[in-house]
Amino acid sequence: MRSRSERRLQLIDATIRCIAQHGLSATTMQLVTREAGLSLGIANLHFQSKENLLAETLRHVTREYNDGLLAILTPENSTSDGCLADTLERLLDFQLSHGVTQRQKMAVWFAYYGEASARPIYQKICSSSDRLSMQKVEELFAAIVNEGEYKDRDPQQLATGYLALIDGLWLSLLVAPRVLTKARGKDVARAYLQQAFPKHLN
Amino acid sequence: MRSRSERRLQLIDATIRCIAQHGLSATTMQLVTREAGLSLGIANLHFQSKENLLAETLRHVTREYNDGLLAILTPENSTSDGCLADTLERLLDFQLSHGVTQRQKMAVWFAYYGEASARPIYQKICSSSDRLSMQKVEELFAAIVNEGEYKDRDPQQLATGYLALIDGLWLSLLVAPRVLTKARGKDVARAYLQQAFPKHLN
DNA sequence: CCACTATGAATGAACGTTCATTTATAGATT
DNA sequence: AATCTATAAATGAACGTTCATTCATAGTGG
Repeated sequence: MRSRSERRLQLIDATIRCIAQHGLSATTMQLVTREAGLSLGIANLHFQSKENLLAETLRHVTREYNDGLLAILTPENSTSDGCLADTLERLLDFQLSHGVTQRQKMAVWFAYYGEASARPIYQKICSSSDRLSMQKVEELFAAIVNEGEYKDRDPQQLATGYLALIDGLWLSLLVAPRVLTKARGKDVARAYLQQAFPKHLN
Repeated sequence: MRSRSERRLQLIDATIRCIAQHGLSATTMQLVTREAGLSLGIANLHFQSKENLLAETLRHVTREYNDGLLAILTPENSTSDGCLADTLERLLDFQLSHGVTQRQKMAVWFAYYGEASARPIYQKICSSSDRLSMQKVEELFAAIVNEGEYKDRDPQQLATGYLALIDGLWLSLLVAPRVLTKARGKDVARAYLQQAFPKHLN
């Protein structure tokens, strides 16, 4: 017998693997609990319902990504041990890192996005995560525009474009991994940032 | 009594509305046939199975988009009645036009993308559509790079970035329409093209 | 001994599919 | 023109399956 939080994490991990392998619509309680090596009823004991398990799984993936992003983009970190150019570089590295761009995570991410327009609970989790990314990246870009004295550049517009570009690259990596490699995706994103902030990226 | 092709289109349209409103996983044969104002058994009569109906619906949406894209990007059109700059402008207008960016269409698009990594048939349809877009946009960009004598610009990389940006903007328009408007999305995409081809966009 | 965790057979609702039946259309026959 | 016949389209009740959820029972730690 394990603690409550251990079992919850075990089930969420199993749910992620199931969604990545079988898709959201084919993910059943049987599949998840078997993947976790547990009995059928256990998921309802810890999560009350399937709907709640799926929502908690989305929250888990979202939180994991946001934590990584905040570790880079919170002011105390980005101003203390490095210049803005370094922060930009670390942001790029993170968003196209192995941990973030592994098939399993991206498949889960887009599976929920696909259902988000019909399910308010998913919509809420996804959009609030997006809002946080947008806010933080916009702050960074504003600081860079200020520091580099870039004329006629709108930080908000650049941030919107950059985040959309990253989302689009993730989608390409997921759907057509043979056409677009991670390294090439990173080159594309880097080129965008170089055009925007030529003084801050070599 | 209607002809076979009329009924098929009627059912596909109903399927699109159901997916947009209820999501792919909650789209049942009951829902689709009721939405179409027909009886339950009719969908199996015309499409054999639900799986086939869903695949045909994806093909229909994909074909519609590709037709619009090809009308702009086939050589005979783009070279006869306009310069490359006009073609670029028309491409931008099309990809962020009302017809393409309406919620209904985008919701369907991303619903299938979300399941694509688990369903080979969706994967195939999506990726072959993506490949076509990529090829055509790359051809256009290569011609523009050549005409404008842009140095150190890789048409393939620019096309990858541009299409990823468009995908990302669509996703933002779908999930957070209040944060990003269509007009602003167009501005962002235009800014990308202006940076890439300053001589071809005012 | 009590409270908590875990099991998996049982349950009922919902689903895709089938098919006997009905309805509509077009061509042939009188 | 009117009637009959053949073919296809359309219906929806019924069927078998699958699913999430429940719960009686068993196991475990304090």
